[in-house]
Amino acid sequence: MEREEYLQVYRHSLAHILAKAVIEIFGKDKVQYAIGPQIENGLYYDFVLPRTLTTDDFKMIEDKMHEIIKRREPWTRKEVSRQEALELFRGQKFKTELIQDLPEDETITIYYTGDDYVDLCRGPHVDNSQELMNAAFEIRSVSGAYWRGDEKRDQLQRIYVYAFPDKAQLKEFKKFLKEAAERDHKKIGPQQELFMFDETAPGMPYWLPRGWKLFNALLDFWRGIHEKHGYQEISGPVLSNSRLWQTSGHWGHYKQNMFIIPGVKEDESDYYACKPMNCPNAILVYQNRLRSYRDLPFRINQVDVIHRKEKSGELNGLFRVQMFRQDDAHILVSEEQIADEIKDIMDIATEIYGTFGLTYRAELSTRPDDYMGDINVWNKAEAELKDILNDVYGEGNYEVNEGDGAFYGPKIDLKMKDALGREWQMGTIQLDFQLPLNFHMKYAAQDGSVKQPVMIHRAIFGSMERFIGILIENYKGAFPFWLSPYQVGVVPIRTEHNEYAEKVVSALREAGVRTEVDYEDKNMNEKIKNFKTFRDPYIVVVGDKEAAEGTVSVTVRGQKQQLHGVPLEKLVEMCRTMNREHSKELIATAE
RNA sequence: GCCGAUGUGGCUCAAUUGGCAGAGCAGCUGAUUUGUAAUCAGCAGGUUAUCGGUUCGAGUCCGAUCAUCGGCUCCA
Repeated sequence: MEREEYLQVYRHSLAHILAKAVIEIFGKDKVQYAIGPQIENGLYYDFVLPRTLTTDDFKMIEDKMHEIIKRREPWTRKEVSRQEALELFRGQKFKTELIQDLPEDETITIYYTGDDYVDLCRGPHVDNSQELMNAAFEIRSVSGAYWRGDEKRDQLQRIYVYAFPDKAQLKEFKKFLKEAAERDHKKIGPQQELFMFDETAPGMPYWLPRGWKLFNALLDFWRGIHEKHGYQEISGPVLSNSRLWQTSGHWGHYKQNMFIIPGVKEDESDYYACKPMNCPNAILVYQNRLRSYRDLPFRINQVDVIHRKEKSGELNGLFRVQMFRQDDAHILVSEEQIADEIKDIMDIATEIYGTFGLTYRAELSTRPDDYMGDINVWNKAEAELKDILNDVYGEGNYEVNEGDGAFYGPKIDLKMKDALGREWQMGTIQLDFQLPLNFHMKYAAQDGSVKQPVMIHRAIFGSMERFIGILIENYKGAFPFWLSPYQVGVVPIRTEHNEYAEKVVSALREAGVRTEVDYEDKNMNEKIKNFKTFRDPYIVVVGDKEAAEGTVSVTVRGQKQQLHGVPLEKLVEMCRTMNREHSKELIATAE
């Protein structure tokens, strides 16, 4: 914690140095400076400048910052009245706005760095610039940002700076960045022929043969678990008439994110739209016949393609696409069943995330001001969600975002950490009191009355596409055996060994092992090289010796020493075991 | 949508101040018959993202469009 505080103080102090440097470079009356907080790995400061900064300016700004630090100027804190503050920052529109927005009784503090630079700030800061002498920093980038995050207000230039207490830590961090760049799924994906994009369908991935194998392996695993938990899978239309979206409320609230297809008639009643969500499908299936309390919980899962139109500039590889598949499920329950059902979903999440060795944590978002429905139902639901989270994680071990829930119900978000410690929003579990109302959903209760079910929306992966993107980066393209596009690559040394290789291939394929083989008349090294670039977990070499003995030689990915003389049946068994157990590690010995 | 950057064979990259678009890998053909990450030789592959402009001449300069990347906003 001490280190954290230290980081904050000097990063924040460096933000002042950055602003001072920029002002000295461009001139005091030419610069409007806004805010400069410390962030993870460094800091940023927002400005309006007389011209656009380029990467060529970075060095100059960095040099100026070093120069300012070397002046060893004292920092002085001062309390001022609102009037004094407004006077001091006259002409600075953003600072003026900040001051005006401060509560009446708030003590306004300012910090001087030297006697020519002053910033509105709560502090704390270093006492003298010389404390920053050892700080290692580097301008990372400059980008556009909106004043107060509002796209309707001024666009500012934001200067991002990486900053660490010393050179060693900055170096360490840059190593991390390099490592992350090497794992970039946008690079590895096309390299390993998993997916591609074409300009004619921005943000809509093409799954290539190898990628589709991985995709289906992941889906099979997911299906198996849901089958066990009593889910029934469906598939519904991608296109539906606007009437459906009117009822669901999407036409009113989500239209700008939907791909819409005009009908023959000009009239909107003849318009069709690609579904951005699956919920209405599940609802219509529920309503296909009369339901009773005996049908609940009614669990429907589906992985249909959905489309969401995004503003240009928001797309990002598989992480943010316009066409994707959620590992979606909708569950209709009675109010009494909510708790047990959520608990069951958490069990599914634990099982699934655990298989990948990924840790995750949960966040609860509670009732917003503009909630709909009965406050008692909300209170009960939130209390139950908290009980479950307390039970699973222990009290205080999950975050609560008060008022951050959807207007139709509270939600639990599941966030996951990858191999590099980066966190991703993955699964979500949302209670929904609204859609059942809109669609007039009902069930016959035990006492003969007609009641309205509660709907639970949930996804564990979030989206298949994004999740696979994360997996690629997490594993750096070297997937666990059960997920690998091809699990075994077979290399006959010469064409005369093709016959025996065929036997090996069919034995593996019969056991459900995804196997590829290179029968070409070429150098065996070349065949091995190909399979290695695709990161096949096992490369199996067969020649005279193996054919005579009925064995194989196995090269295990990531291991120098080969396994020689492995009986074919043994290889098949090893593969079967890893597939059955969804093993995290490769079996690296034939013992 | 906004700010900024980028776009040259399938991939990775070259191409002085505007002056004949080039290489390695991959591909194809032939030779080699190989025991664990690159055998040798030859051939083919381009309207330099698209459209327009300036110029005797544009990959290079200017404009527009599209796509991608880093951010902002939004989000699974």
